[in-house]
Amino acid sequence: MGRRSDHSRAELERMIILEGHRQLAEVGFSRFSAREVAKRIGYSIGTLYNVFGTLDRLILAINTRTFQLWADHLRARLDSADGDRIRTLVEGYFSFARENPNLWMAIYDHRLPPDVTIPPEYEEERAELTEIVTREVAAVLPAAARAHAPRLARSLVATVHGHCIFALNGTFALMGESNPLELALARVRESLMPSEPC
Amino acid sequence: MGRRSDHSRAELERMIILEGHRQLAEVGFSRFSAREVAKRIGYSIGTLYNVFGTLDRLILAINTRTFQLWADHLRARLDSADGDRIRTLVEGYFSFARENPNLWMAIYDHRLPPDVTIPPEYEEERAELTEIVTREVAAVLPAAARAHAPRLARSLVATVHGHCIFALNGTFALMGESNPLELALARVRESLMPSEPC
DNA sequence: TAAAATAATAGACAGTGTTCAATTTTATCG
DNA sequence: CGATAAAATTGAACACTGTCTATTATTTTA
Repeated sequence: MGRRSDHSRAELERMIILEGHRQLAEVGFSRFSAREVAKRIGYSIGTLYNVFGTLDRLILAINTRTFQLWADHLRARLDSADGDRIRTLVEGYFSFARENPNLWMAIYDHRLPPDVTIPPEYEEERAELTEIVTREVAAVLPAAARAHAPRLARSLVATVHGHCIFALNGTFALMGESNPLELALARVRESLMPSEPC
Repeated sequence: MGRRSDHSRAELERMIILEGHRQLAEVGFSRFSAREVAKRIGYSIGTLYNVFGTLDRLILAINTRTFQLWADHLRARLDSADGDRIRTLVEGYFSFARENPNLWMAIYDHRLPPDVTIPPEYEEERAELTEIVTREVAAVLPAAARAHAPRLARSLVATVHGHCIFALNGTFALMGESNPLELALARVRESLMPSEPC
């Protein structure tokens, strides 16, 4: 068979990513099946492999879309934020993860083999998220410390991430912790104003 | 066939866990195979399922062993520590993960289905790690704040964990961060002495 | 219209976790 | 010792998975 009259190649790629995204959100990373995705969009498994070459590259594409939605989520919340933009950021990190647990965890579940490299355009999409945080961190830092904003931002993302993971995977529940978000926010606040004025 | 003369049931269970641990360390979570474990110890796949019932419970047992080794790792380092026990703790967290990346990541790769519950004796083993941290945090905290040690310890574990994950999964490398350990330690220090004396 | 390029298929292969009836070994007891 | 009950072990069968590839169908181009 050849090209179907009603789908260009780019449209097909987009269909696969969207359906894959839907699947991943529904069943989670460990139960994700490329065959099932193919079936649901009415194509055969072979076509899927013709388009993406390998499962890793398909998941890479799907996860990059999750990053985009995540960045959108943060931007939307910042746009309608009251004064406390740092809290908004931390809450946005948590709420996206909580509202899309399977998609969010899949980002970190997917460990790609050493021979597979992530396409540069994907890397840029993913970097957006850190840049959003860096901007807000820089804005809240005293002018003298502003040069350290990028490094501090990276560290704060890691800090919030650690709290968010423990919240979602049950570690905090096991430890008896009931409010991971406030815990994360407290750590971020400490780092953003290291010495209280006396 | 019946009981083999040279292995009691408990010994067999231990054999499976040890060989599974070896396998997991070698090939990582995603390529782990119960069949391969059975083959390597000279038993059939059926026996493995008779002993552990399900793959989830086998991995639970293997990962619990990793927790034990991790706690041992931390205790050994603390026993031969110079004055800076907090640094020792953070370095111990990182070094275990770096020396056993597959085993360490498998702990967090394994998301058990909601119908499977973790055996209480496993939970206790895993709690050891947090208790070690809590003790050290309490020791370094001013007496007035000592009551908050457990909660702060949970939070600091999450903080270090976030940095450690980003170090191992390549996120920090992508961000251009070359020294995740010092970054984590800086965050921990800030939280342990929130207001510098003026 | 003929030839070349592209798109799509589905069967084959080697794996996986899981189940379970059949079989073999061990333990027990008269 | 020998028969029987209990326990342990097996491996084939099942329904999946990702991946590859020869074949077929459709479009595009010459």
